Amino acid sequence: MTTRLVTSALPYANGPIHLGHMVEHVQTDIHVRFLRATGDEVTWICAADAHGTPIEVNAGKAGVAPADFAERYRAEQARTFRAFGIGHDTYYTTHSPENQAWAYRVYDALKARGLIYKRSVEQLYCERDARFLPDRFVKGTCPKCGAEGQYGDVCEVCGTTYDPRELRAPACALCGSAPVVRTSDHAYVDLRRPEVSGVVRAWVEAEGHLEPAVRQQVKGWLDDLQDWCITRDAPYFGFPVKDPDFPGKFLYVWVDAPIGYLSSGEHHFAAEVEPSRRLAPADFEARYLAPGAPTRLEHFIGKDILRFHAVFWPAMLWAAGLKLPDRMAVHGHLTVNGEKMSKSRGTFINASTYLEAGLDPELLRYYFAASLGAGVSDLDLSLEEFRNRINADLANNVANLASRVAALLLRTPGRATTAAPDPEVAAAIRAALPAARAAYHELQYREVVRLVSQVASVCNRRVQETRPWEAPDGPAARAVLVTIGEALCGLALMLGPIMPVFAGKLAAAFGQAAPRVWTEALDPIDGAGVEVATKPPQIARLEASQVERLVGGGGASRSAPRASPGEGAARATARPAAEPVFGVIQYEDFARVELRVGLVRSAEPVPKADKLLRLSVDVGEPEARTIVAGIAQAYPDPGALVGLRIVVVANLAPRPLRGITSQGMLLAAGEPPALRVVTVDPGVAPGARVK
RNA sequence: GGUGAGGUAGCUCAGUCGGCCAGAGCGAGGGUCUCAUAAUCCCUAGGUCGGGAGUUCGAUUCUCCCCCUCACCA
Repeated sequence: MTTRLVTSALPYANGPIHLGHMVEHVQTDIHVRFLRATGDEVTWICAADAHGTPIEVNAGKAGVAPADFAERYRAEQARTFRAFGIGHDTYYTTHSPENQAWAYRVYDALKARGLIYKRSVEQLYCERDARFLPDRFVKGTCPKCGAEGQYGDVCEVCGTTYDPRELRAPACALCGSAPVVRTSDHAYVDLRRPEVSGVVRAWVEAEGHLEPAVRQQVKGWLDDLQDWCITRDAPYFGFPVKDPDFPGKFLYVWVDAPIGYLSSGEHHFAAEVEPSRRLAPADFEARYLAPGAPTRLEHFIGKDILRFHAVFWPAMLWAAGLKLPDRMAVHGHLTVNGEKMSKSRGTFINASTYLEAGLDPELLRYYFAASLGAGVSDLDLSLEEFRNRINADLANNVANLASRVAALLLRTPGRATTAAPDPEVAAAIRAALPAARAAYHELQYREVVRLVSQVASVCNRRVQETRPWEAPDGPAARAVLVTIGEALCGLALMLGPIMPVFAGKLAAAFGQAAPRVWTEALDPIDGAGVEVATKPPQIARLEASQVERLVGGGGASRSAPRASPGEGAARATARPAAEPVFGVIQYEDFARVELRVGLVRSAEPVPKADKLLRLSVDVGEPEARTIVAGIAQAYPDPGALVGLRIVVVANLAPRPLRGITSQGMLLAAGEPPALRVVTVDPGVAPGARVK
């Protein structure tokens, strides 16, 4: 049993969670769930990154205090994560008294070691806004190619990077006035001092901390270390520097953001866990953070913030007298259909959009897992690939296997056992479990998913070869079915970290109610047999139209290009989203939906579908429309619907359901079975437009 | 421009410390069973392993040069 403190990068409290964030948190969540399944004691720390210029500026625009602005997004982010089954143990904030104390402690430690020095810096300053302008708050003409409207750090047209002072015709992005150059004294950390660089280099080069490819990258940086500026000028949302050498300065957000890992952990153990497990800050530090503490510290981050975590962070920890991380897992970025997520292309997908599309979060978790290896390569969400994987791997292979085996086992009720397990199935699952364990430890989720498919394929093949449906009660059939049932419980164990809900139901369906501890010695074919307790969980095949709802939205996505500039290199721990107000649509978006009153002429169940009703609805057209709706459970007597005036989405693309083409959709409220269709007053004629 | 990582079947990837016919899954084409969500199972597709040169008996795997992609940096 190993005790671990695991972290994910802190999302910037400047916008909602998008699918890019989700990759990292799914990756971490799987890691944590797997380790817990094997018996480890894991605490997963996360928080919202609340400081920095963008939040300060955007809060000002919104007319609220920065802390309130950040808190609003923090709460929303936490809700979103929960909806995806992301189980952080805490989702605190960097704008906390604990974090302030920790930040000062780290600053003081750096100071005490003589690592902080003063340097005068020239920067652009806006006299109207009375502030220094971070790179992303300056716009001007690229000095190289002449492109206009470029930010102060990089030209997006020709790719040149430069100093904001080189920009031609610079203008403040906030007020448009021309900035001036001013100097200001800032605190720098001397990273080139051998005692610091030596510690960092040793940490980087040690085995196990970084992937080899990542290590190479970081070693390149170490050969040319730049000192690090850790202060910012007012106005700023952050912790004021107490050092009299730097009056009026604030700590740069990137100083206190990773420190948020420590302070959020401290807060968690001091205030959030059950009383018997509470730890005073000193005990938390001794148990988890002190050098030699019997705990592993593991960070999950995106490759964009590697420098902060692999160079600056170890230096900070070392200076503060704390242990250095035991592992830094670095993942790539998410692309959508092969391209960077882009708002203008409609491929920027917020997590809430995924939920609103009616897609099961576990499907996305599975897809991410199927795409994730240990390396930093980018991960593409191809909508077609997503649909293929779900349909082929989950619906057709695994879920259908469970379904067919359960159906055959149910021919004879009660617990089924066999004295002669099918050797091929037994060998497959017995080999797969330890291989999956190893793959999980190496963060090779791709491999885990591959192993699951492989075992399920062997099972399906054995069913095909042994034809148990011909004599389902015979010993030969039982042997195959029972072995596969046990193998499915093993697969549930393998899939558990990735799809906890599905896996739980799968194991339960075959009679394994309590989750097993995934020990090395665990034998899935242990002769305990299986008992089909419930119908195995189903995975509905995805239609193209369902996944396409993720992108493009309802067209008209030509909103203002950017509501708020980011802070250049000051970007927060995880890439900030900077979505203005999600979920708000324009009138044109609404107007695209044609709602009409429909009179229900007839209603009848759809054969072999326990959720569907087939309605014939008069919407004022020459012929009544056929509409298939998933409301059967709410209306056991379909006849009750006849004569009702309901609301129909009249311009929805027709879609086949169970072989019947549904020519529209009806509106209903609530969740089945307490669901009711939306009706209107009998005084309104069929076909009337609902506006 | 510098540094780092990559470029293997339509797609996503595995692999070779140099050597029997370079693999898997998905997709595609053909066939099949009927227990199961028109799911399963079987067969097939043949990719100059980015381009060129070199080392070698032999390179996709080693060396050099070039091209392209991505990231970070100046």
